Amino acid sequence: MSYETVLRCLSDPTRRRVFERLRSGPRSVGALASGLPVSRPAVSQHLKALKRAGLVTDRAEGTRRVYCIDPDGLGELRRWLNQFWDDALESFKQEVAASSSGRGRKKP
Amino acid sequence: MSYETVLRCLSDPTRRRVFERLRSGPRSVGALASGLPVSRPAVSQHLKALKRAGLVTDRAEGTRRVYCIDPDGLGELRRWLNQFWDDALESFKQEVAASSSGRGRKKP
DNA sequence: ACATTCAGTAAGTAAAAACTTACCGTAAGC
DNA sequence: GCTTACGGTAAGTTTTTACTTACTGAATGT
Repeated sequence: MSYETVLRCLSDPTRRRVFERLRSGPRSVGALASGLPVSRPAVSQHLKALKRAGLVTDRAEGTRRVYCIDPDGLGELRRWLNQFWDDALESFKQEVAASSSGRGRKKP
Repeated sequence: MSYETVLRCLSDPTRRRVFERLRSGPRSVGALASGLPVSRPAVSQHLKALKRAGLVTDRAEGTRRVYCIDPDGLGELRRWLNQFWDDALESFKQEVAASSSGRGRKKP
């Protein structure tokens, strides 16, 4: 999914806590909800958002539904971030170089 | 600043557009606002948020204020993301290994 | 068949966040 | 001095979004 959607999704603290709980391995909805300060339907809604963002996958397991992190989900955000990082560093270095060599002053 | 704050900050589309406009180099507030579908005060508020998140720096230049990307701002988010990426991949591999070797079936 | 457990959905509410207009301060130009 | 350009802040409004409770459906166990 697009990095915009992923950013949106990970910006919410509760949703991030749900996501981080999956880091150690797959969990059912109930297991994810217990211990969190919000209701189970709230967690369900967060999981729906995480799924639409491509961050998790789910499978039925009897009467319960097990969620699991999708490693690919973070890929696009990672690429965007790394690219941004590189560009920013480059731009920053050029700025420093320019301002220390005389350019950059508007009206000398 | 904390990666939580940075995530929050970058999750807003307009704020991200402001931030991305700085990728090519420093800009004044007015320059950033022109072309965006929101008012200049709105941009000012977004810049305040970006600054608090450590994503940009600003300097006075005559009567105008020039904003510039702070390369360090993305560092913590990058670290968090990479760590998460590694953990998720590791966890994922273990899952696959476990389920293909007999464990993972609840009631064989 | 019935009861139980687990989870998604609907509808409504409350809190947060983004935007607007109006105002105020400051630096430069006349 | 006065005026103009630029930008931050205040106050209020509107839109989002995160949450709750209530309901519904599906799979298991008796």
